[in-house]
Amino acid sequence: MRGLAKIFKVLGDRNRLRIVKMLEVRPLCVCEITAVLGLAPSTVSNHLSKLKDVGLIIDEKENKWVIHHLNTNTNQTYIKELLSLIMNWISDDPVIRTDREKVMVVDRVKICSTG
Amino acid sequence: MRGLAKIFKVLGDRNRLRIVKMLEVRPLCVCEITAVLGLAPSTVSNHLSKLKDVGLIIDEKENKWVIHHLNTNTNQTYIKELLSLIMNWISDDPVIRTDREKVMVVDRVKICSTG
DNA sequence: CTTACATTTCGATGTTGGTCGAAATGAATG
DNA sequence: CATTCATTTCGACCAACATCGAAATGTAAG
Repeated sequence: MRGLAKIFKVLGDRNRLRIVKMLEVRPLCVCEITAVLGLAPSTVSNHLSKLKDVGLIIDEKENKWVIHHLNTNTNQTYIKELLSLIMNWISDDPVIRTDREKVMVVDRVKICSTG
Repeated sequence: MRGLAKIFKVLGDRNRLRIVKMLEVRPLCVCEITAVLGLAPSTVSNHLSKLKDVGLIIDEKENKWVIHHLNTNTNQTYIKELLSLIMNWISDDPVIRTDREKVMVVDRVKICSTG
């Protein structure tokens, strides 16, 4: 599939939207996202690759971890607009809220290494 | 599913996006959409019910037909923003373009009855 | 009323997609 | 170099989905 439909399909998954809303708080590594969502690492990796594939997020290596950012500085018009639409979405969803609260206290040094 | 994810999922289907882009040209009945897309009437009806379910389109009875409109005058914030995002999407997709050209010449009186 | 017909519902089918666990990868560290 | 560990890939499984044809619905017109 091409274009907008593909981007919408990627955004049409609840857990991927949770990831996007978490990345609004700050950049995160895979194991931090895994800890908050309570999914298998391979599942999270799969979601992240789809978000990356359509240009919604970017990643960079930092020490042992792959850090994932929202791709807010892209020049892809629709990515930019969709990210800001999602960002302006003040969710009344309690799951999204608690995700974001967890992101604020989660620490990759403690979570990833020591399990 | 609730909220944005559900709306995105509905928009994450190529044929439903084609329908939305066709409805930008003018309101259409089911059989007109069926003729342009080349899908079964039941399939088109299914797509339309999903678009209607999330508030992207509305319909009204007119003579023998059910006419479907884009729900551009809604007060649902995200529907409005998404519809205008899609509307500003000048597609380089040849399928979308030819769909819209067909919409301009299709006539429900000729297509539906004698089809 | 009865017929015609646009639309919807239903049941079935094949495909896609999310998820997991295990194995593979690859880079940082000792 | 060998080891550790975060991440990715792979194979399998179940659920969700797009699609169709047939049957049901409901409404407009004869």
